[in-house]
Amino acid sequence: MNLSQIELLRVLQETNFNLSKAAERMHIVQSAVSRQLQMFESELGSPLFERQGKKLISMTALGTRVMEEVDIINRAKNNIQNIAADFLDSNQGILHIATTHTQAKYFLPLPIQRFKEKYPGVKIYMVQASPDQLIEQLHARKADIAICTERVDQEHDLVIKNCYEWHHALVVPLYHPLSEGDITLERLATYPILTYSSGFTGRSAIEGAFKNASLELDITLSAADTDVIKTYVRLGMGAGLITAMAYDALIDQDLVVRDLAHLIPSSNTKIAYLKHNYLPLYSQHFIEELLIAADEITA
Amino acid sequence: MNLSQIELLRVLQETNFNLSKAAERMHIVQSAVSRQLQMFESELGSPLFERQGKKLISMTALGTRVMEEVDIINRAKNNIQNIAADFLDSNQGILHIATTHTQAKYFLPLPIQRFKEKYPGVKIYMVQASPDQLIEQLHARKADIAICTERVDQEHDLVIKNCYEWHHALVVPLYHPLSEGDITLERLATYPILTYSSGFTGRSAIEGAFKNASLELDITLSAADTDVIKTYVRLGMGAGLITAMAYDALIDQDLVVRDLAHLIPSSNTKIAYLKHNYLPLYSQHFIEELLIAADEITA
DNA sequence: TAAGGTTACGGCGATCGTAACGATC
DNA sequence: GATCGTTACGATCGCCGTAACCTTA
Repeated sequence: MNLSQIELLRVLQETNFNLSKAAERMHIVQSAVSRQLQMFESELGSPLFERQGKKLISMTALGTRVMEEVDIINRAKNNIQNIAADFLDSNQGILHIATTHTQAKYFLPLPIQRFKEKYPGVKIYMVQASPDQLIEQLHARKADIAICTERVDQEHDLVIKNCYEWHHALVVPLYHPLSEGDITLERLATYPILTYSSGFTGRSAIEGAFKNASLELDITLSAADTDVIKTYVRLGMGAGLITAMAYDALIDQDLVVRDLAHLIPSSNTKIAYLKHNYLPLYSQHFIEELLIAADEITA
Repeated sequence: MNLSQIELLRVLQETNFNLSKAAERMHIVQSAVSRQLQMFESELGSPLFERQGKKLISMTALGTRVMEEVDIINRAKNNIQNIAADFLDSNQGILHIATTHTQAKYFLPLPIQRFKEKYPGVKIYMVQASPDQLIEQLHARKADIAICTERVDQEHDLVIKNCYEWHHALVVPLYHPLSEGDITLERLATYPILTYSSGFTGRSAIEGAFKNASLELDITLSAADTDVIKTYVRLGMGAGLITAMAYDALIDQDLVVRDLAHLIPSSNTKIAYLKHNYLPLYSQHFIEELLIAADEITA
């Protein structure tokens, strides 16, 4: 048994048990991969994969059990490398952040700017994805840290930290009927609504509020992106429900913002990362930076 | 990085960072080991060991952190091998049991006999040790399962199962004054006592009982071994305090046994084994066998 | 016939062993 | 001088790549 065989199993898992593709990813020829797998299986004494003819179809019971340990080994191997690199120079490295558009545009700029000042040598890659993809990004090791609002509870092998609590706001053009008078759910329900796509940025809280009041929610447009929503609100397509912090007093002077904290339950934005996975010092500091910025928002 | 380097680090830990001894254990020459360590350190970019001249003295901060991951890898590697071997033939293998004399002689015979009938192909090695060594045996991987009474709480990375509860008994020769009348701690305290060595088989329960009653405990002889105690009791050296189950109605006809359940708090014998460590099926069944035998005792 | 996998064989490089040397107690 | 570690060098064995072959959609 050796580490490249362990690595091979990991890659095979990612390539649907395709030896040729695995070989390609590992930058060696296919025959080498084939042999390594044979040797490993014969060392263990039983096959790890079910075969149809020569083709690998799925994993055997042994294979799936072994794969659990393989994952542990690969994780530890990566950790060793990261720990050493960190020890060598904790101001050098790459930070992959997976998040949604709203966070990237309205929450992250400040903490990222501060972080960059402290760690100029660290490159930041921002991976934008939908909330349910964020977690996948972590598991696929394409992201180190995910910042997201929906769907991030109860995942084992994830560390989840509460970041900040926020609520929705209504935005309408100047002189829109909703720019004056008390706002109630009943009143809102009489207008076409523009808000986030299903699964995005607290959309579930909106749906929940209307459902609780037995009101029909007429969503005329939904987008992943606050700016898109604002654009169509400006065109008079309806009332926009967005994150309060996405309203910019300067840029959005042509829009009226109205608080909805009393109507729609607040949402929590969280920070998530993998358990058992070594985070470089700079990543740990980045998380601290996020929490500081979050405190400032809520204060 | 490769697995033999990982293995090397493990061995180095066990040999007080002695390269020569490590080489010996790994069945390769010392120069090879020296080189492997150099290569690994240069791959990581920083030394893992503090050196005094050329000699390895201790681990660096990096080294200790890396070693945590090394242990994880080694554990997972062993697990893979064990899982595969188990899959191949779960009736073949070695079961290392670490326990004390008392358990080995008075509790284990029945469950081991039954186990052997189901798994004739499994070899059983019994490692006798003092209670505080038992846990070490597990960590040193010289034992798979430990059965012990004292000192086995609160160890993280151990799985601990309650096995059975038992209490002490008094044994004295026929016609000894204590063979008649009510037994109290006060009465016991007026006789020289023979019992288990410190740290063994419920000795702490005895000490606790006397201390609670503010009585002096006059231990004239202590041994790790019930049979030794009985031998000296027969010689009239005093009153023996032993596990109730160590009294054999047939063999010990020349001794009088008297229950002490009302005087000395009961003790719990436990089964312990390492977390994150794959136990072959037969080991799992052995544990079941132990629990069954334990139930029969208490019933 | 293209795609996926196996087998045979030659060559190269990693790693081992031998051996000589350096340091430290 | 005994113990411990490093360095140099030749030998070997493992592993890769090339290439021919097999099997199935």
